[in-house]
Amino acid sequence: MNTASADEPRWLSDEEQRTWRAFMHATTLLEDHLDRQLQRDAGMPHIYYGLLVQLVEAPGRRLRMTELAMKAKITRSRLSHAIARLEKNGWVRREDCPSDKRGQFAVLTDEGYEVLERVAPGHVTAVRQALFDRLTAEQQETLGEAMRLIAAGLQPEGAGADLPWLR
Amino acid sequence: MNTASADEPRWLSDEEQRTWRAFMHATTLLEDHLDRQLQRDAGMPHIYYGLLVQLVEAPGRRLRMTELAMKAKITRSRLSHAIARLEKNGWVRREDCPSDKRGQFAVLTDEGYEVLERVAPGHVTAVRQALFDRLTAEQQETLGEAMRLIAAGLQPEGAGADLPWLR
DNA sequence: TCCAAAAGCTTGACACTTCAAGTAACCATC
DNA sequence: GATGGTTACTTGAAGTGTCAAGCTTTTGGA
Repeated sequence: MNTASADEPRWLSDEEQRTWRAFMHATTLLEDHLDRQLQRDAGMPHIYYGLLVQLVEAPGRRLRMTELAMKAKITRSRLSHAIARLEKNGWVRREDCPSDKRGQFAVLTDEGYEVLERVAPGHVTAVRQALFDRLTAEQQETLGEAMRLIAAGLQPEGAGADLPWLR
Repeated sequence: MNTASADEPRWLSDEEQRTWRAFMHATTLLEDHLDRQLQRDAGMPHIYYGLLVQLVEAPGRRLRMTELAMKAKITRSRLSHAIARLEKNGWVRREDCPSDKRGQFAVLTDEGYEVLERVAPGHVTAVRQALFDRLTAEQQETLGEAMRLIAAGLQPEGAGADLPWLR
């Protein structure tokens, strides 16, 4: 680490300021935009949609709660509440894990699958219009790399390195 | 889940998928990280901190509600609730606008200024560690440009082009 | 075998956001 | 000098997120 945070922090340069503000603006505007789009078309926020996507891609369309929480980058607590809501909608159902009685699977229902099928095209379009259509291939490449670096730095140490039931 | 749907949308390529997921992961992890950091050190979420920053930079440390909402990229409603909370903390106070009786100013109090002074160093450090320290100058440059393009595309049409009381 | 510690998940209370609806003041026009 | 439309902001309820505490089951030794 550098000098100190309590002493004399390295403030952001003007250029860094501009970058940071653009980052904040773009991400909040985009998240808001996608939230509204999905709330309107699917009746759920963006993050809930992400949960369904994770499930549809998983073998058997099911995932252990902890694993789903990790893939979606949210806490277990938040996931519990979210799955409770999605269950109420009939889009996900819980199943007990036979090999570990503490464990729960979140399973995508047929109804949930249909919602996804119906809503996915509009969502991709929204993402394209907001992001990919506005950037060159090079910019996309660099953006992806930058985001991977940032995410890697924030990921809790050996996150997910060893889920016992994945061995 | 490929063919189906009304129009046959252009699905994301594998590379685009990777970029998009990295984007989502990085932004949610970062927002969570900063929220926790500020909640711990300042007792407020990141967005509230952003409001105080906007105020401290404004002439007279005050801003009309609508203008503040625009700068912070949030709805007026959200701002109303947020300012109510910050007012309860004694960090912001409301003032009537003399020239327009519907108008309200949000004003940063001395106490609010002190919070900012106390908390800013740690926040800059957090941003540096999470973002700037991990990217080359070129990556930062491209990231900033990309974010500016995305934000511009999502900005409501002539947003803020003409606030009467700014003329 | 037994038990303390950890893992997996849930719960409830409180904080924050959203949405729709509401109030009050301004303004342009007749 | 009314009046219809717009602007500025607030409110309340319902939805979602966070945090700390809880329960049950599993694990790793003693």
